[in-house]
Amino acid sequence: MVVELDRLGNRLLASLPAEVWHRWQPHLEWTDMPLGQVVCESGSGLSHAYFPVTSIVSLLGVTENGSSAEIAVVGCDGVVGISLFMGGASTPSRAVVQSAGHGLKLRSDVLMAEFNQGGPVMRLLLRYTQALITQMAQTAVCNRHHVLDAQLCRWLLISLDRLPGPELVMTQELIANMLGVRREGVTEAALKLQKQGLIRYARGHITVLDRTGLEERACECYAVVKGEYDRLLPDRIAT
Amino acid sequence: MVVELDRLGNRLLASLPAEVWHRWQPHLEWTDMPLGQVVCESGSGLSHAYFPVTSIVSLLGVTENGSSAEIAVVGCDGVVGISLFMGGASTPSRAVVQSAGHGLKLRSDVLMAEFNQGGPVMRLLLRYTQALITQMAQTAVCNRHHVLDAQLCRWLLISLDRLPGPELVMTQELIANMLGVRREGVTEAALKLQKQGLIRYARGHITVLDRTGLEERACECYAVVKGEYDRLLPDRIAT
DNA sequence: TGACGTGTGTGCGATATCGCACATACTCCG
DNA sequence: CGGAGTATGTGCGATATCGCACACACGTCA
Repeated sequence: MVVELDRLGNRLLASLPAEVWHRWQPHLEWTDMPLGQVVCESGSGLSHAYFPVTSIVSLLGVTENGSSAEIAVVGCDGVVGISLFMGGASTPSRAVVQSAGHGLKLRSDVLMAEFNQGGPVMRLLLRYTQALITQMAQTAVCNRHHVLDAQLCRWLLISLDRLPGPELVMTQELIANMLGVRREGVTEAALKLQKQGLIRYARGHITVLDRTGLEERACECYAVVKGEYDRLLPDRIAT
Repeated sequence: MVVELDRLGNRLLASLPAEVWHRWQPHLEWTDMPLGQVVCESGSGLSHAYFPVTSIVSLLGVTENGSSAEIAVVGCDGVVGISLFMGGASTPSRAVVQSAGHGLKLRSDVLMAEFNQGGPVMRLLLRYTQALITQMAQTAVCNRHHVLDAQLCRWLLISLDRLPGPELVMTQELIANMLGVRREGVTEAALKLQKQGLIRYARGHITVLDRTGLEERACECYAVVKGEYDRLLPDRIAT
């Protein structure tokens, strides 16, 4: 028996023409994505593309001395593995599951066959890639100019947009790794937000209480990136 | 009389199949690119793609309060205007001529017609785009983790690779804008390099005296990005 | 020659973040 | 209940960069 997968869990899959969806469905595999899983190691090739549904994947840049920094985030609005169709086969960044959940994976040859036909799927994937580029560019600017407090708000909002509810399962240590800062710095910034009643957290569980408040304190980068995603991938559910 | 343009001045053009080059040549226009020219404003569309030959263009992210930071650099190894074929038509970053010179511009419809055929030109442009993505990602990491001294060395090397000789026409003020730091910070870092005999400079003219020394002091980001460019665009002249 | 504009050098207090050490607090599990 | 492991809070000196003010130095042009 063939299970009927729900493609609405991922924005890109939801945007596929119906006949493409039917072609892909037998090849899509529902897959568990546990916290910390390395979906793709720096410099390695990929056998599958991953379409997160309930999980969130961070693309991390890693330095020689072991420190890291988030380059971009991929959730239910995107796909991990753009290097497959961009032609490079690998990238120097690492893809790590930042929030546990599930996703759909698709064999690279199936993806490539569709992409190479040059139709709407190619255009969709390229528009998505441009949105991802915007995210990376804005991250570079943000890392240069914005203070940790504002960056934390941005980061919480980005994660929130890709989760069903207001709760993030996420230690401050993990957040620090994503932002590329000290854990203590995240503690201080999170304390401020908690004292202002914007979030509540305890041992790895963060609940957002006041989304609007976070938006006010986040740097402009959040809105810039969100605007580009909405512009380039208009089918996206409003968040 | 039709002028025979030299396509070897730009790595991407040099990599084109001969018949494509013949199709494009009547549409390519030799164009002056003076210092400070805004090739493409943030959020605006493009009528042409620009292939720098002797000029260097910086892609800058700009913040609400007017400060800026370089996202990536495009020289004779690339093209300005990837948003044309990525499908977004515009990007939130600004393209500014960082080093005066010349380039070739191509009407967007000519570029698009070729890209949409899905052949080697499309693959070439997508590989180039992936190299550009690597540059952006590494910039984000670099802005987070590396000190100004190392970043300045990286920046000088990147510029040097895209110029014919060892001299950059470039004030410290300009470099500061690119790196997104204070001018005084660049002065201090440059002084150190001059005292070590690696560079010599005076009123907007910087001469690199010891390239190897710069490479030793540059952060890893330079080598990572250069490695990816060489991997993805193998026709590139060794620099 | 002299004045002006531009590019560079320097000093100083302020600030954000770091690196480290350690205290506390919660949770799981035997 | 008690201990181990993990998550968070706090303090403190070090460092990199900032923001500002101003001095100086060079080149151009009247």
